[in-house]
Amino acid sequence: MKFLVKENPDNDQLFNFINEAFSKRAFLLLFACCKVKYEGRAVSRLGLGDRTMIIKGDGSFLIHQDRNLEPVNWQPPGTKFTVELDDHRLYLRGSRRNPKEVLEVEICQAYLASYHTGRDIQMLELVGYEEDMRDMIMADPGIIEEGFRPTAREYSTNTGFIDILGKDKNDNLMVLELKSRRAGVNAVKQLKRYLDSFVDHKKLVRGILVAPSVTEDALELLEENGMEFLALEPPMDLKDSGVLTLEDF
Amino acid sequence: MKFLVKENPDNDQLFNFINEAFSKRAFLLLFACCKVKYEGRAVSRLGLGDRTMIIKGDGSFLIHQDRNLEPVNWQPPGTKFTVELDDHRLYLRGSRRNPKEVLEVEICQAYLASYHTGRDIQMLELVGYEEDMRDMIMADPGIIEEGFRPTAREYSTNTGFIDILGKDKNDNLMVLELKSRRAGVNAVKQLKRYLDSFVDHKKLVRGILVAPSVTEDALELLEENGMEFLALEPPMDLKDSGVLTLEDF
DNA sequence: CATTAGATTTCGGCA
DNA sequence: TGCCGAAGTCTAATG
Repeated sequence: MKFLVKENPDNDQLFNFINEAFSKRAFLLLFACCKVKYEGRAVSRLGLGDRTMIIKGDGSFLIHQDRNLEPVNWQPPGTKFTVELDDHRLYLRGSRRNPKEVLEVEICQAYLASYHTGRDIQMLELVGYEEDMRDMIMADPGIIEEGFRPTAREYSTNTGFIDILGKDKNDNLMVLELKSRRAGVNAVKQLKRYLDSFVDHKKLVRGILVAPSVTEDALELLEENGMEFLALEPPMDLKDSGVLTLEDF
Repeated sequence: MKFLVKENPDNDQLFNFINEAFSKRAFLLLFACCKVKYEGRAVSRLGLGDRTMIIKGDGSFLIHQDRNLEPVNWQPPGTKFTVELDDHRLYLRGSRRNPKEVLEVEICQAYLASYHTGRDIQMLELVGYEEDMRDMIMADPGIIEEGFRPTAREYSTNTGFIDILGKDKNDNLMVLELKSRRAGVNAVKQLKRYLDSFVDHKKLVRGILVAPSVTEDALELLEENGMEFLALEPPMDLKDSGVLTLEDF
């Protein structure tokens, strides 16, 4: 891995440094006083100030101010870059088509520039989604209730896909709406719409919202519509991938 | 603004450097070989690799790999940090309550550490949102059609808020659903649900989707339900804030 | 390439 | 503080 750092480069030096980084498809880090302009899906302007910028080898472009998790301006992967030196003013532009958008940074003074060419092949292992809940329920339907039998996963209706469709021990149809986080009224409305698509069904159709918790409003709406809530946490156990050992942490 | 850079610090030096940055609530930048562990809303593990980390003065914590716009791990503003040196292994932890979650980085070797204490007071000016469209329509209802009179903004129904409610020149109720970008079938379904809440209304109720463009599916669904589409671009003119001058760009 | 649904969504606004 | 809705959402999966 090549790794270079330059402190307080003038714009001529920075121009060369950035071009060097681009030619190597490196991970570029900049800290500089700059102005920012964006035009594309919206239009934005940001006046002069000190920002930290990241340009990744895949064309991701992030500009961070000193607060908030989210970048103040950005460009997704696939962005093409140009850098232009115009009478000691340095313009860094990232452009994309589809949608057509341009992010332009005018750098007045850079404090830090650095790039590195290493690749990071490690993949994040992550659990705790709705999908993990589905897997868990399909593998062990009894956690919903005794006698529950799933009949379909991702069952298609005219208003969308039902997470899990099944029957209870009395052969009543059960529509399960899963949420991996605290569920709100929208989840209940969604469940209601699924039930509506079974309106001409002969037997009872039960609607069950499955989530770790539910808002008070949502619970009221559930009860008003004769639907049920079942508290269930998404599974948080990482599958053994062989990459990590007990010693890792 | 204080600004410090340290290249290839050993973990003892890094420990002091990070503590210094924390005591100043500085913007901290790290590039290091590390392992990452997250437990909270979900659970994740990331094996050894080179990552760029940002810790902001407001408690935002970002860990970036060499690809993708989004950080591979993160913690929102308000995170509290601790740094621990244990037999030359350095642990950087960010903790939050509500929800309870911890992000831990084990740093093996740091390549770059830097912090700065400047504040960036510039605010982003952004236009092109739904809200700007609402403002534009409320200020000049004629752009919808001749004789249109808005009667309510954010009118509440049992399925949500109607963007703009009004009447046409023949006193028919008009329900406007605004989208600042290309509208899809979901926007049409939403509009349909709003219209359904006026089902027992005596006179004609018109449903109008207002957006710069619409998907073909959505247009079909609109026509099937006797609703209308109106092409309207969100305003892209920056409001005069006094912060920027003509010379800015 | 477009569409869709989920996200450790984040963020702002309002009660 | 909690909830709801929008976002230049992003991202992976799917047709």
